[in-house]
Amino acid sequence: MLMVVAPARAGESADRGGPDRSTSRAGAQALVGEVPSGVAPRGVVGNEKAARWVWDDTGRWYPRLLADGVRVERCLDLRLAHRVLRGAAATAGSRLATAPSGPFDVAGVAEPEPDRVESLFDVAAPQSRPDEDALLAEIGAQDEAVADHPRLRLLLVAESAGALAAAEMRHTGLPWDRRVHDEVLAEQLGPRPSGDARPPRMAELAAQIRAELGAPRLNPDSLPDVLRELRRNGLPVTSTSKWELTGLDHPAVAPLLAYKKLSRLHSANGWAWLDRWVPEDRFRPEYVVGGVVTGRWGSSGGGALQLPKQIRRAVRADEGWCLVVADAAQLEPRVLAGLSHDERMAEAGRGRDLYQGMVDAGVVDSRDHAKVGMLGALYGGTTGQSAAVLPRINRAFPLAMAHVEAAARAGERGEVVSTLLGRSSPLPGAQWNQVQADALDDEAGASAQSRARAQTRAWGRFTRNFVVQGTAAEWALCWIAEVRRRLWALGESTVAGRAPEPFARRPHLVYFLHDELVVHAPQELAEVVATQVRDAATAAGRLLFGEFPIDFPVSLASARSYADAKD
DNA sequence: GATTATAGCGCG
DNA sequence: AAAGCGCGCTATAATC
Repeated sequence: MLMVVAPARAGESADRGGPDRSTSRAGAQALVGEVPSGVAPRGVVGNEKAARWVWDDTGRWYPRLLADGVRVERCLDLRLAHRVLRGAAATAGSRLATAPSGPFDVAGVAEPEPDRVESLFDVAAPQSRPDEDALLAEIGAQDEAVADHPRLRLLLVAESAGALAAAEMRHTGLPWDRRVHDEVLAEQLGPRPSGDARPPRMAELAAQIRAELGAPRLNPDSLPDVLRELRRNGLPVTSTSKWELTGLDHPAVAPLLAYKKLSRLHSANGWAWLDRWVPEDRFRPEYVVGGVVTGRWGSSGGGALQLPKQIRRAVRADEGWCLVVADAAQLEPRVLAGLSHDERMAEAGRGRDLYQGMVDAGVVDSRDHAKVGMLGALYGGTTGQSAAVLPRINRAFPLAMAHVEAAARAGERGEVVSTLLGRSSPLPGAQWNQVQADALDDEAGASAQSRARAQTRAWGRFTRNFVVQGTAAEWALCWIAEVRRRLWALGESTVAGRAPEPFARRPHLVYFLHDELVVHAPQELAEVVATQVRDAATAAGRLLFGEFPIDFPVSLASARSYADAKD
């Protein structure tokens, strides 16, 4: 059964109590109810197991339900689904994809606005808030579009499940110990300075840099000035980047590198960050589901997907609880093996580290070579060590290599490529076509032609990686959906943590990073949670690759702090 | 003075 | 040896 959640019709009272109507348009039995101020429609809560909630935007509705302690088991996020279907090659001819842009094509992320403002907002932007009829029409159009595409249907459901998980993670927040974070900062930077003064350790390094470069007034934060002074001191650098500086023989180099490291910590995750993003020992970033072209999640606010290892000590479970940290090992190569049905590659990863398996099979002579070579294959590397190893990988895993090569060539031709479940790559932009056209002109010089060639290859590297990264993102969506479902099924513990309802006594997801996830769980449940997370990975592999024998092993550890579980 | 662009570095 | 994919964020430079 579908529960369609729509705003009230004009003139209808918000507190009438729904659901009040059932309809059978769109081939589905649908109940249409209003969700006033976070209260679930009457009748829905008791029936939540069977229902799939359908709404325009999970981020719009679900936070209010969670605030009332209501968890939704399944949903369909029409806005996310719409975006996938509008871009998918498989549905390009559908009514949905060929229609002019409508209320589901809203760019950007809808703000979860306070209830009181909603009517004002609707007046200001009626287009961006589909009404009940628009919702039902959209359901019909989507149903029609995916009628012959079961894998796309799976993608829509997985994406929607991801949206639920994302909202729940924001609701509970990542447990964070401000005191530990401050300790880390003080260890590295010295005590917190007042105002916007440089922290003590950075100030010392700045003085050292100035002395070694003979530049008493140099601001080490100014890249052009630093570059100029380095060159004045005879160093053959063209930038101030870390890799160019590393290894240079000059007494200013070490303090400069140390300064840059500390400066990064201070500006990106220092005290200002802590005060802004971690009030009351919980970090609540916004996860942007499908925010990356490939289907990976993005994030907004606080740099949630770039938490430096330095500060992960501050991620700490509540008293009596632990963090179960899971990492999918060599996810992208395994996904490629599955995509291309390369059994030899799958065999290399069976029951062991895939890179080690390549060494064991005599493909390469060290794990490091295996890794750098495989990354070169996935990203389109053409130089250095990875290029040197590529021929061996090509010989060992011809099906896998042919798969990414085909994706690269399609991109070079300006064509669209698609993931396993059917998410398609964007077409290159107008500027790309312009550069290509310029190169074909009779008057075109060598530089225009080489520019076009470089651009062609760059797009090929993008599409090459798209199919693998995008399918890996689909695996990860299935994994997180499966974990979420299994965790809830474990039921309540006797040990309450500080997470808000409905998760106070239940293990719950708190962090997700492409191929890694973190569960906050009562200590007593650590083992059973780990088992569920591992089994969920296997289930995700089955869902995507059926009986093809590719493993998805997960490294698992539990500890009080994220850092301890990672190392 | 307010904006947009760039370099650099963090993560996978 | 650090280059091949995808991001977000910050401080500074460049531009209006």
